Parts: sequence; structure tokens; C-alpha cells
Amino acid sequence: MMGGEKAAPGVTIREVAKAAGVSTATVSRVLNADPRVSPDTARRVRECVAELGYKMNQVARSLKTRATRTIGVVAPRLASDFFMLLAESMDRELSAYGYGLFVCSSRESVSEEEQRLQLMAERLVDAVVMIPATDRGTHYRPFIGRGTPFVLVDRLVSDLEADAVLVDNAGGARDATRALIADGYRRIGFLGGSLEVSTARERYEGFTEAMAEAGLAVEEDFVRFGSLHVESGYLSMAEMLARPGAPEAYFIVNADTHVGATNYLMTEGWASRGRIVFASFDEMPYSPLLQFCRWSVSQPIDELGARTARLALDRIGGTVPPEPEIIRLGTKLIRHDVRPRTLRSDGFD
Amino acid sequence: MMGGEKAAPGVTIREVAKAAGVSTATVSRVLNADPRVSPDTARRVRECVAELGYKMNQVARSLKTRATRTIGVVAPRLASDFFMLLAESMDRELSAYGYGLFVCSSRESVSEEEQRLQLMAERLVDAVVMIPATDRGTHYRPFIGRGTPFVLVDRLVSDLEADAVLVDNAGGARDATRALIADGYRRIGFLGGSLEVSTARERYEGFTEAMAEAGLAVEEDFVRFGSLHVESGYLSMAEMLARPGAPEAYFIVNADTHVGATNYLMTEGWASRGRIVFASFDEMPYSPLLQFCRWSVSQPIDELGARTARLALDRIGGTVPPEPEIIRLGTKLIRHDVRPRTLRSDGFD
DNA sequence: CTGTTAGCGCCTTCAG
DNA sequence: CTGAAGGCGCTAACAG
Repeated sequence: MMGGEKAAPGVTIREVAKAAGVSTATVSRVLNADPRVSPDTARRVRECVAELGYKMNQVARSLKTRATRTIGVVAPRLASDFFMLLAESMDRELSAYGYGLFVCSSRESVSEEEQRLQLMAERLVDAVVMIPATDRGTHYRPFIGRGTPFVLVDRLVSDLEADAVLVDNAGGARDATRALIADGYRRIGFLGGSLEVSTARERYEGFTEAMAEAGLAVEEDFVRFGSLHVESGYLSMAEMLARPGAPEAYFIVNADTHVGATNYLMTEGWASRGRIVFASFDEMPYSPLLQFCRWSVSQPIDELGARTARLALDRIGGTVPPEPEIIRLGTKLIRHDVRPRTLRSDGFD
Repeated sequence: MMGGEKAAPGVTIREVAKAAGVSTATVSRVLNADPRVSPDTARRVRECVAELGYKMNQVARSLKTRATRTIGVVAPRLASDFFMLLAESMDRELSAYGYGLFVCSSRESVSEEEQRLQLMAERLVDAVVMIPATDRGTHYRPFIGRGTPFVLVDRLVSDLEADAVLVDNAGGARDATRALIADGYRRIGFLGGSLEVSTARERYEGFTEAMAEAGLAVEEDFVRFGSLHVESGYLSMAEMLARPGAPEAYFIVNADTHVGATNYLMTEGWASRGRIVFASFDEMPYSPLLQFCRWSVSQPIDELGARTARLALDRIGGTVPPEPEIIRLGTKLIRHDVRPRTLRSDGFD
């Protein structure tokens, strides 16, 4: 069994040059749409390119130009609704410019983040898009020092200034909380993620602001911080409802937590026992199944991805002032009719 | 505003060589763990590498070796649970070997698939993992002809033989349908995807087999093919239930369709009006919210990704016979208790 | 408008 | 065990 042969060497620029009776420089110029080539030769070259089935070797090109037309993405998990939506929209935005995505997971670990950045550095990606795993980012410094554009998405880190594309988490949480208050609820619980994560922290702030401005107290017994995962939502909900005098209304920090909390209610038969009401961050395809949700905060993930991609491209092009740029996108508050529920907006209703 | 400066040129093998007082060849040998270097020099070289903060330029390396340690992935959509789970597991498997993932979306289009393959070819990826957008794959031929390993995942195409990693779709559907039959249902509807997609087709076959072996008729009026998306499930469910004499039990082809169908039931108040029961492919974090689901077929997506990655690596290494290899993984039938519902297995219960 | 000439950073025979 | 030298495929001055 013959081992490890590489892909067929392929046609090079030289063979095209020979076939077209020109120099490699000319072929290169045609390939790069350099205007100073006579239309005739250009045409002839293009014919040879087609006939020989020439495909440019981007690796060789990158070695020379120091540009790979590749953007690296590091996320705490690839298997998350947020990341996949983001990747899809970045891909759409970037593919038009011939850029591609090199993705990997940091597995929610700082040390893996470092390793991944090393990988990116060695591969000469043109820019890195990072969804931080934690609140700390000092270990990004060596990478950033290399001069490669670096943009944070979704979450901020507290010890580093860098480009960032985020949503208005505090505003979204405030809106949702206000809506519950306007609905007449005076006591509202909070189901949250760790305050170590900027999104969770900001959403908590928005929640407390809305409570304060309405003169309502935040009851410590009914504020729970956990992880941002399904299990945490389930547990937090269980704990709070186990306490006497639990509120009827809750603000929930994200979709996964929301799924967990909803599942607890369904498991334990609260659907019939009480009139629990949620306001929650995130709108997902399965959101119509979240029965206790009256208000949800929809993030413009598509735009988040597009803006991120754009900012990365601008940095690569050097067409933007060097000061770190922080982009905050607005959220949209959505009312879910109690009954009947409707399918998400791109469907019917 | 100074435009388009690249990342800082970085330390090269030459500078390391000079600092260590050896030749570049020796440094290269040390970097590649070539045994024929004296331990002393090796140590000295490694010190210099550390002190100078040398990072290998993989692009230059790739130009020479014709290997990029990168695997390209093309999927119809990046924003799908299936793709993301797959990517996560491939990443986990590959990162240990220094491989990375270059991903892009074909947007469910054959022509985009072609473009993406061109991109991959130019970038000299070591292998391509393809989730086909349609049932056709003749346009993969030119790429495969280059000699780059090519493995299909999840779906087969009807006009091309190639490596493939799949699940036993027919078997899973058969099991689920049998379970409904064993529960006493004699009339079972089918909510499906287009038969143009191999997964949907195979699942339909499994369904019909189970019905046939039980001597039950497949009623055409209660078989619906659509896309594999949420909206399609909603519509199909609506149509079927609008017909007089609709069955109580349904087999559903995948998670998205399942979400759509479930949502229809909730929207229209069927939750109270009837005892609709589902058996469905796919198990997801939000599955506990799918209230009508009694049986679900869990796909081993993690293993699918791991096996795919392994096969790709084996092909790259040339350590496996050249005949196309088709791997079929078994599915697991899961019973969902009607009440109370439980959180998915990695949670509690 | 076009060709010549150097490399980009690394690996890899081939000599020593 | 180690060094010298050539080249992977392409681009970018610099001449003409």
C-alpha cells in the first residue's frame, strides 16, 4: 500500500507562461487583474489557464504576500447556537472577498485559547475573531503584539482593550425587565450566568437598573448565577421554586438556561400549578416551544457576524484608525402571545 | 492612515540558526524531531527557539511539503445543529494531531459546492469532508481527480462512489416505527424530507419496511415530503391534521421538522384536543420540550465526527486500502416518558 | 506593455 | 552528526 502521496502537483504558472509564450510575470499579472497587460495577451493567457486547468497555489502566493485570505475563529464551543449563526453569517460576508474561515474550539479553557492562537499565528491567518472563554484576556497580548488584527465578539474581557462587536446586553435586559414590570409584576427573579462573563454581567446590570428605576427590590433569594448551560437553568429554577414565596416572574439570561428552566417546569408539572412567566434573552428556532416565555430579547446575530467580518476586513486593509473600535448593536424586544403561540418570524404567523 | 501592513515578519529559522551557531538545516531537523542531531545541539537550538520566540511559518513549510495540516469542510449550512456537533467532534479529534478545520457553507447549492471545492484546492487542504447539498455528486469528480482524500458525511450521493461515514438511517427509522406499532398504533403518518436526500430516503424506507412487516398499510394521504426545515414540519403537520381521519401517531424525519410539527400542535391547541404521538429522528438539548415525542432516534454525532476525522487522517497517511470505505454507525432508540419528562442524559435524572 | 531577477521561509538531498 | 545549496510557486521591483 503506497503511503502518503500528496495531491497531484498540479499545473504551475510557468507551464501556463510557456504555453502562452509569455513570462511568468505576465501570467501573474493577468491572474491578479493587473491592468497594464494588453487585452490580447491577457486573453491568450486566460485561454491557456482554462485549457491547462491551472489552479493557483495560494500557499505559494501567501508565502510571498504574507496574506492568506483566511480569518481564524476561536470559540469556547463550536456546538452552540450562537457560534453557528455567527459562523454562517461571517462566511456569507467573507466568501464574496475570497476569504475563508479557519475555526477551532477553545473548549472553554484559557490554555487551549493560547494553543489555538499559536496555531493561528503559525498559519499566518490575516485576522483572528475571538469569542472569549473567560473574563481574562491578558494571554491574548503576545498574539496581538504580532500585529495581526484581533476582534472580540459577543463578550468583552476586563483586562484588555481591543476591537469588539457586541450587543447592548444591559439595554436588552432592561427592556425585558421593564416589560415584565409593565405587565404588573412587582417581584421578579433572576436566572443568570456567571458574573465572570461580560454578557451575563451586563444583563444582570440591566435587570437591576430596571428594578431600581421602578423602585422595586432585587431579592437575593431569587437571584441565581450559574453557568450558561441547560443544566444550570434547570437547577437554578428548581432551587428557587423550592423556596417559599417564590415570584411568578423571572428574567432569564440566555437560551440554554431558558431551555433548562422550562424543562424543569414541565418535568415538575408547574405548567398547571402556577402562572410562571419568563422574559429571556435569545430567540431561537425552537423558541415557540418555550411555553412560559412572554418576552424575549432577540439578538441580531446575523448583523453581528457581518459587522465582525467587515471590521476584520477593514483592519486587514488598514482602512480604519488604529484606536480599538467597540461596536454595540441594539436588541429587539419580542412579545410572545400567551396563546396561541406563533412560529418564528421567518415562517408563518 | 497607513494602509494594509502585514503582521510583523517574525523570527525565521535563519536567525535561530545564527543565534545557535548552527546551520538552518540543523534547526529544521530539531524542529521536526529528526533523531540524527546530537542532544547537545538540539538543546541549544531549542533554547534559542524559546528565547527568540520563534514560531514556525507553516505556509512556507506547506509550500515545500505540499501538506497544510488542514482539513476542509463543506456543509449545506453552518447554522445547523448537526454540522456544529460534527465540527466540534472533528476539531477535538484533529487538534491532537496539529490539524485544523477550514470550513465553509455551500448554501445548499451545487454551484457553490463547486466554488468551495475550488477554494479548497487552491489552498491545498489535505482532505475534504463534504456534507452533500443534494443527491448529485458528479461535480465532485474533478476535485477528487486531483488525488486529495474526499469523504462524504451524513448523506450519500447517488452518482459517485467515495468514502462515506453515515448512520443506519433505515434501521433507526425501522426501530422507531416498530416501537409505535408495539405501542398499539395501527395507522402511522410520515412527516419527511425530500426523497432527493439520502437520509430522508433511507428513513422513509425504514418506515415502510416496519409497516410492511407488521402488515400495516402506508396511507398516502398521511405521508408528506418537504424540506428538512422547521417550516416544512409545521406545514406538513397542518395539512395532514386538516384531513378527516388523520392518524394519532407519526414518524418524523428529523429534529427541525419535529420542532415545526410540535409548534403547529401547540399553536392550534391540539395539545388538549387529541393524543397525538410522535417518533422522531434526532435528540437535541431542547428535545425535552418536544411534548408529543414518545420515541426518538439518537444519532452518534460525536462518533460520526471522530470516525470521519480518523478516516480522513488515514487517507492522508495512505495507511488504508484505496477502495472507498463506507462506514455505517448504529443509532439508539430512546423512550421519552410521557410524564414527567426528563432532561437529556448528560443532565440529571 | 513585458521580461528578468530575486527572494518569501522552509525542507532535503548530497557531501563532508 | 552537520553544512551547503537548490527549489517549492508565486510576486514585485526594476529594467527595457
